[in-house]
Amino acid sequence: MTEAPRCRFAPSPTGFLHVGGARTVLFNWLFARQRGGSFLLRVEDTDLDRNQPELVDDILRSIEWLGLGWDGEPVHQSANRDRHLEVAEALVAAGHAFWSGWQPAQGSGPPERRATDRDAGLGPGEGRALRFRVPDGGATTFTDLIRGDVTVGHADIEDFVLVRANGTPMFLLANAVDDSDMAITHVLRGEEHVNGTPKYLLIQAAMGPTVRPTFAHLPILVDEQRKKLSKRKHAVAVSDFEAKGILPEAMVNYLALLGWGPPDGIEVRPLAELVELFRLEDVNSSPAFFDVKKLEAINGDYLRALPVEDFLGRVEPFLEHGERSRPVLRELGAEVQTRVRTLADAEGYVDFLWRDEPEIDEAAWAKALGRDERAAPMLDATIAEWEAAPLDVDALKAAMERAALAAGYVNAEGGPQLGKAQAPVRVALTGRTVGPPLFESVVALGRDRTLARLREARRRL
RNA sequence: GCCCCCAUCGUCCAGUGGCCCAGGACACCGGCCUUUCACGCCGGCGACACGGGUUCGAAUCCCGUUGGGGGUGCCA
Repeated sequence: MTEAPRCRFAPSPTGFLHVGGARTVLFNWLFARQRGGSFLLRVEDTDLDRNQPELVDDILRSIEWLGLGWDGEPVHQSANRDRHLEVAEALVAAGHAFWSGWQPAQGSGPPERRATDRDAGLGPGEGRALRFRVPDGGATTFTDLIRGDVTVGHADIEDFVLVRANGTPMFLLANAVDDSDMAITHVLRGEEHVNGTPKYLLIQAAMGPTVRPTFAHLPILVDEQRKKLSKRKHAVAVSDFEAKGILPEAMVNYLALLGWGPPDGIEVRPLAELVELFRLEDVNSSPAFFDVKKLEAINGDYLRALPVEDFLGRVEPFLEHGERSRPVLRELGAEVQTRVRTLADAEGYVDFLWRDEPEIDEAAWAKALGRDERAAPMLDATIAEWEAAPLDVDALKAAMERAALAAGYVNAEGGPQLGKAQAPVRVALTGRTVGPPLFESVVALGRDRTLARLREARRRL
């Protein structure tokens, strides 16, 4: 009896695709794919004044970037206007809707629900909107796959607007009509739509026999203040994460973990497995915090799982100085790969190799060179040793061990404290306290530049 | 105000009456490995909001309280 479901994502082109929307896309996509159904796109552009058509491209692009393809061509809701208005007229004819100049009173006190002119028999006209005649008694109940039964009393629903005074259909009308016409079987959308669902259902009921979809309202995504994520207040556009160097597969993987979790607890896994394991019924009903730290941790896992060549290929578009970073990255690629959390981080680990001067981090300088009286002798000894040492990792290391002993970096057993001794040299060469392994870096830097930087640091002391 | 929804570690998720004095992941803190950092490994900290029921037995069921969120637009 399980027919192939028909799902849809219905973005409105009033902003970029943000992570909340992306999560909604993902869950629709997972659900449709796993049951062999279809996933459709419908651009909800009923409000001409607010539309920004160019945003449609951004939204579609972001969905493609995530790798979540849709079926068929995206539908533009504005193209169905005549159909929406035709239904509206039928609703009037059947007594389910009426033209009205009424506007609910503002301010305190119990809100007005019923239009005072609902029985006035008005026709369309200046300042008149078409409103739905909400039944006085009774209630509408629907079953939400995630939340169970939700009931709203008709007395709590106002005579809501179907068609604006300017003649354009409202979202609720268009939504109910299009879903019906597109034979949508499952509406998976954000929790903010729960309250609108009874109205949607009231419209469909008044339309006569229609395909009544099953609903599932996904928990919203919130910020650290537990407020709904908004494009206004937060940098949460999917394209921002793309620009930061988050891999789409990591993004999708992380998104799947908000409101749901695989039964075996293995969180990082390929999309194909998520399709397999995903169960809409197991989706949580409480809001989820979008944790960038965890996203980046997962991104790091994906980055490290890549063959080095692939990793370098992915880093490529993020290089600001490709000409110079590229050869160096080719040499130190694997070292950089284990350290990086986003693709945009990569270049920062190697830029000291091609800059004329390392960019000295003052805090690092103070810590490794400023406060350590052994720093000066260490630099001197290192310069002396490295002037003569062969330029290979083992020889450089042995040479530095001798320098460390000479400079007083001696451990309890009388051996060299290589870790400690390395700090001033590292900062002198790279400007930082962290980075790829030192001797490998020296090989890449070359003898002349290495010595020059050590001497320069020594001068500064 | 009114309506709706929600409530397990700081965060995300597991747990659907006994396997739970609650498990995993991120974060954090230690340790190991080690040429720094990172990776990896080991360990630690850390939660069933509260109060009543139901039951031999409740994180799990019911009621209430409190707290949070969403909606309440001629936006979507």
